This record gives sequence, structure tokens and C-alpha cells, in this order.
Amino acid sequence: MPAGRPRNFDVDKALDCALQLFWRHGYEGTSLSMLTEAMGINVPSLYAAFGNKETLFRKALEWYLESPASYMANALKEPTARRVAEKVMSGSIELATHPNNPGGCLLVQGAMAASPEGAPIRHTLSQVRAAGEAAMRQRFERAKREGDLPASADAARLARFVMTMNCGFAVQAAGGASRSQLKEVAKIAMQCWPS
Amino acid sequence: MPAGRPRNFDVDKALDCALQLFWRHGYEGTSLSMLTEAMGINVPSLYAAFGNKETLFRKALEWYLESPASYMANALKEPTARRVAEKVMSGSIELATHPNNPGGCLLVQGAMAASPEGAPIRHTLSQVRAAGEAAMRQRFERAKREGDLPASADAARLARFVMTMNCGFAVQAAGGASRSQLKEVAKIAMQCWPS
DNA sequence: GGAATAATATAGTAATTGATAAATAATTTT
DNA sequence: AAAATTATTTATCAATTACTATATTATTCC
Repeated sequence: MPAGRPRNFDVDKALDCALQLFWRHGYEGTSLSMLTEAMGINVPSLYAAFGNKETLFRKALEWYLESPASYMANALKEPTARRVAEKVMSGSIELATHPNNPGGCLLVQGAMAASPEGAPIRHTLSQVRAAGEAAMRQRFERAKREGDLPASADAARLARFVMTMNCGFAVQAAGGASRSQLKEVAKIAMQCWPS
Repeated sequence: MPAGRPRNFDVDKALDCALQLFWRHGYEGTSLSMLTEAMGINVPSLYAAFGNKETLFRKALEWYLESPASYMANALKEPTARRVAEKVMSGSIELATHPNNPGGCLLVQGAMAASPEGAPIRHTLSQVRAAGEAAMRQRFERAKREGDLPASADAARLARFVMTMNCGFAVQAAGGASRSQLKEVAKIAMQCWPS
């Protein structure tokens, strides 16, 4: 145990509270007073533990990607491109409509509608989305080499299609669409998958 | 001409300036000082002419729906359901990626990421999106009666599918996706259209 | 037990938010 | 020309924003 007065709050739990707020209200829609109240700490403790609001958001984003949004990495491990696409969409829908979570997706929720001061965060989030799309593209290229996607298929376009669906799910879920409604939509989307 | 000192600004032009800002930055991301600077008027004039920030947004929204977003109403007039879906998606993409416009769609951009104070606006915008989806559903039901959609098709699901694509286009465009990239995505989406 | 260390609590910073009050200027009506 | 009406200007309002300085409390090291 390090010298000095010990923390009387759990950093990981506090970070999870912050994530919930950012997820629901976006970066700029979440104020420090909302954060400190939900995290159960006061402002100087927040700054001591997390730097400032922006670094707190970035830490919450990291945690989001490695835990609630880990469905993406898992989906890429599926054996065929079709099943990858199905898993990405169902994972995205389940995340965006889980009753314990705020509706939608942090990467979408946090990225829209921001004053000029929020531009760096917005930029980071669209980069993260682009990275997900690129990972899918590479996975689909592998599928072409492995033969479970026809050689005529365009990996980049298919990845963009799935990511566009994902963004659409996030908006629809934030607007109140139900899980079963979005699953029906995903089923329709899979009907155009090349076989 | 009414009695009293005449306005020395054009209300419609000022409203259009406000729309540009709300479109780009969302409701809460746009401040009164940004508005007055862009509109070329000072605060009391804004309040006298438009009420307050919220009614100004609602007037900008009305203007948005009847002018830049009129593609939806026009698309519904197409003779077949397939062409309706094609037109809705291409209209949405062109709006969201037009070089003179802010990227994305006001209905999406303004609806995400908001503090609790912005809830009424967020609610209004998701209602407007739901209204568009309902209009499409009715149009597709008519198409079933007219025979250009098979009786087995589900009008509500198809409408939700197209609206989900639209929301996805808006997010992707706001994140920098190009018009041609999104048109390719729309082409893929149309491959699953029932015929 | 005393010094060093680190967290918390209280209070307060300058800047910005949406919104207004009072005074002034420009019209039409009579 | 005077009164009535309406817009603009200037200044300001209380509340909130992200953030910090100071003082206090709790712990470990020596």
C-alpha cells in the first residue's frame, strides 16, 4: 500500500459510472457535476485520479471498447464472413438495446452534435469506427482468400455496409427501437449477402 | 408595412443561418453567441423574432423538413416500392454529403448526445424520424395492394430497414464518408429488395 | 511518536450559458 | 408635428461550465 491517505472509492467502479453517463449523454452533454454525483466523489478527487474531463472520457472509451464493445473483436473470429457479419450486427444490436445499458452506442452517441470545442473527441470516435470498419474489411479479404466469399465480392464495400447498419442500429436504439425490431432489420440486411 | 421601426434583417435568411449551425453542431452544441454572430443580429432581436432558442430550433426544423429534407416526400411519389426505396436512400445520401451542407442529417445530428435539458428536442426529432418511417410503411402497404411488392413482404420491416440505412448514412457522412462510398452501400442494400 | 505523503473537503476562479431590462432609434398613424 | 408602435443597442442577470488553491484528514515511513 502506498504512503498517504488511501482512496475511499473504487477507481474502476467510478470509471464505469462515468462511462454510463458519457454513453447516455455524450461527451459535452455530461457535466462535471453529473459525473461527480454519479461517481460519488468530489471534483478534486476526479482530477487527481483521471486528469481532466477529456482524459476521463478517453479512459471510459478504452474501457468501453475492451468490455461492452468487445463483441466486435469476438465476431471477427467467426469461421465465415457471413457469420462474421451476422455476429457483428447481432452484437451491436444487443449492446445498443440491452436493458441495463443506455440506448445506442458510445461511438455514435458521443460523436454527433457537438460544439467546436468537442471536435477532438468527435474525431477520435470516428477514427475508432473507421478502425472497426478496416478490421472487418481485412477479415472479409481473408474470407475471399479462404473461399467463403466469392472472388467477385468487394470486401471494403461489404465492411462499409455492415458498419453503416451498425450506426443505424445505434441511432434507432437511442430513439427507442426494440431489440426484436432491429433483429428483423438485420435479417433483411443479411439477405443481400453474397454466397 | 406594419407600424414601428422596420427590421433590418431578413427573417428567412437568418433562419437559414440558424439551421446551418444546428445542423452542424446539434441543438445543444449551438450557443446563442454562435447564432447571433452567424445571423448578424443581436440577442434581443433574436428573441423578438423567434421567441427563444428552442422555438428557433423548431422553426429551423420545420424549414429543414420542407426544403432540404423534402426528398422524402418526393421519393414517396415514385411509382414502385423499389424505386421509392432507391430514391429515399439516394436522396438521404445526397443531402448528407452535399458539399454546401453540413455533413449528416439534422434529425440525427441534433438528436444524439444531449444533456437532460435537451430531452424535449431529442424526443421531437425521434418522432419526426418515426413519422418518416410510418409514411414509408404506408407507401409499401399500398405497393403490396398494387402488386409491385409481393404479398409476403412485410411493409413495416422494410420501412424500418430503409430508415435504419438512412440513419447509418447520416452518421457515416458526418464522420467523413464520401457520396460515392455511401452510394455503393445503398446499392448493396437494394440487392435484398423483394421482387 | 513525528515527518512525509497523498487523498478529501471547502471554497472560489474566470468564462460562458440562455435570457432580459432599460434606453435609444426608426417607422406609421393620426 | 405629435403620439403610438416596434426594432435595435447596451448593459446586465443568475446559473452553470470546466477547473484549482487552500486547508484538512488519514495513512505509511523512519
